[in-house]
Amino acid sequence: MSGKSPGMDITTLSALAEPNRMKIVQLLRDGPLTVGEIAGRLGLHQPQASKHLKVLSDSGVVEVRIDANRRIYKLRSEPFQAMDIWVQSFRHIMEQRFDNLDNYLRELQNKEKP
Amino acid sequence: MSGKSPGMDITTLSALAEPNRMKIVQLLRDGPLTVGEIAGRLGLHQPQASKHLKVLSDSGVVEVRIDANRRIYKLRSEPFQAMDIWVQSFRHIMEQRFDNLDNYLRELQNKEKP
DNA sequence: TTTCAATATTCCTTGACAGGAATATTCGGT
DNA sequence: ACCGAATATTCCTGTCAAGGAATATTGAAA
Repeated sequence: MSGKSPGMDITTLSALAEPNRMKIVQLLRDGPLTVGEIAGRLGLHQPQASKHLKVLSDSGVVEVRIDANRRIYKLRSEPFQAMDIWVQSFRHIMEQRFDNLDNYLRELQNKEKP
Repeated sequence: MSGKSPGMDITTLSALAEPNRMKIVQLLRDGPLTVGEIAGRLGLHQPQASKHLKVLSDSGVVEVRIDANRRIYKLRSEPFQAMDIWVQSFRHIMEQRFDNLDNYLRELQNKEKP
């Protein structure tokens, strides 16, 4: 077969589907940060920050660069590219107008039972 | 304040971060379906299908149209639009080239300690 | 080599959630 | 009014993940 319909990786989503990890990712959007910075800005205890970063790291959302004592975490591009592609496979869904008249007409269309 | 940096809704993501629900959503990408059809195509027992659809419905990923005995489920556009906007806020991350030479040069850049 | 700073890891407890099985609901047809 | 098809709901159970607290690791500097 040739045309694959994009299948989104579950682990990426579940990594993101947790409030603190989501916040971490949003923080890292503005650039790499150390564990301490992340914990500080989010009001997390350091161990929890490390644990969340491990989850993000294992799922490939984030990568780490070791600088002596510090670990500098930054976002990886692949998961976001993958999400982008996946979401784009729902173009036709997103393009739906929410103009009320349009919607009303569409409703009438659907009333005909095939 | 005026410019909000897109904050993705966690419930949407956790609804999607489950294998069977992800499969359901991929099915619905090709059009609305009844509970029975979904359960059938995915090899799920009907109650589990209903439960997953409830989660998807509560999170706003899906909406239902009642037709006598049947419930016809279809994707809603909003969550995907939201995801699209959110992912787009990571443009600069996604634009990273994975061309090796490029990457090598970028590495050298990063070696300078500010 | 002792000490301090930054980070990771372990253990424990608790709550959420998915699947299985059984049952309830709701509608159309007869 | 009853029956059967389609779907939802409830109860139960096991698993897994998150937070707290304590501890282990690593590296740099004195």
